[in-house]
Amino acid sequence: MADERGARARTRRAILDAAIRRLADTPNCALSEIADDAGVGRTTLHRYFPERADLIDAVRVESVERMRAATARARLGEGSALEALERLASSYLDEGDLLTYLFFHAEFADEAFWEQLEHEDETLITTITRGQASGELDASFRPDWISNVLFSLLYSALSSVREGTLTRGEASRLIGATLRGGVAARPTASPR
Amino acid sequence: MADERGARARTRRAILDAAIRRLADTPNCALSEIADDAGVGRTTLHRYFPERADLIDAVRVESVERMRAATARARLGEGSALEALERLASSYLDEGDLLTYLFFHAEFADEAFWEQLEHEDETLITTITRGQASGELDASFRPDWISNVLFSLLYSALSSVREGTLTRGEASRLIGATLRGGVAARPTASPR
DNA sequence: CACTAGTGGAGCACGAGTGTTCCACTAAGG
DNA sequence: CCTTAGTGGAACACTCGTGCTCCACTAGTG
Repeated sequence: MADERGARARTRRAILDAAIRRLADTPNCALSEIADDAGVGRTTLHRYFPERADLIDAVRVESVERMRAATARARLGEGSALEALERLASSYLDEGDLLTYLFFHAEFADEAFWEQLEHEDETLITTITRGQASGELDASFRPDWISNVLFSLLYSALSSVREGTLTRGEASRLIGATLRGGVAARPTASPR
Repeated sequence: MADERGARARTRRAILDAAIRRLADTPNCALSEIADDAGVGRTTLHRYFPERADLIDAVRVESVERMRAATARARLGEGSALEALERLASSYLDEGDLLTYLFFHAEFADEAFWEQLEHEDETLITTITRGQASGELDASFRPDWISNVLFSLLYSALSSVREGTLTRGEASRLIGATLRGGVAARPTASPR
């Protein structure tokens, strides 16, 4: 959306936001539910997104953009690899409902979807291999496993934040600590 | 199912297995798809499970039983806590499609579902706290975070196994290694 | 052969959700 | 005031999946 001002822009925004929220919980919810959540009539929703697929596509486009922006915010090329991974996790956690939708619903975030984030994925893998080359990260793991661990910790943290058993800040710290040392006791002083 | 013999038992089994497989991929698939997969007519499916809810309930009952059995197989009380966690991960990975369904579809594995596995959950938490008390596991983490990490690594490994990028054995080893040391490089020799 | 058990397919009614059309309403601007 | 922009609700047709009924078929047994 080049120009975000005006009634139409606000309405479209409201629909998209409501869609992400509702779809994160209930991927096959009715369009009327999304319309209700957005505070618009179903007719209006259809005016902006004539078919369900149009709405889903728009959510996809927005998802790609937001994930790209979140990755950029993490500045993976700066500082140590572990720090970069932590910044990335923190950046992604900020995406909240959107990330929930991506993680919890493989039908939406299918292969074609993740292919659009190939550049971001490569940047992450580059960061990981940089960390392995520098001796910071365990070189016996394939980079994609490390990437998967990061995402799985994000998944875990996100679930707990959604349940209210972790705060956003705790989640961030726990991911970092777990990346650094797994769950085994440290040979040295506690990191927390 | 007290008696697993006979045509009816085999048909019921076929339907349940097909349901788990298909539902893992497509939780809102049509009953006719499950019937096709099972190699039975839809009428037959309805004879065994008159309504969709009946089939879902049966899958739930089976899930609980299988998760209980898998937990029991892991013998969490034996050996070191880390070894116990690894055995549990391995045991759960053996459940394949069922575990996929549980992890990927929160609508099915809801709170009520997990409550039925409360005893198993407690056993796991007991094992974790045992490991923390003995100095094996990091005592600065809450036990439920450690439990969540285990499940999220399982989730990640399961995805990779399903995609064919990891073998079942590799998945098991990677989970173990990651639990022990996260993704940071070891101060000592590589564990692999 | 007749009977029983188990099954499959066809067809129907129903409900929920989707896409579409139409009309009425409100607010803002000239 | 009139016009335009934006919107909501009602109603309808359609599709898909579900639950249900009925009938026919096959296989096995006595």
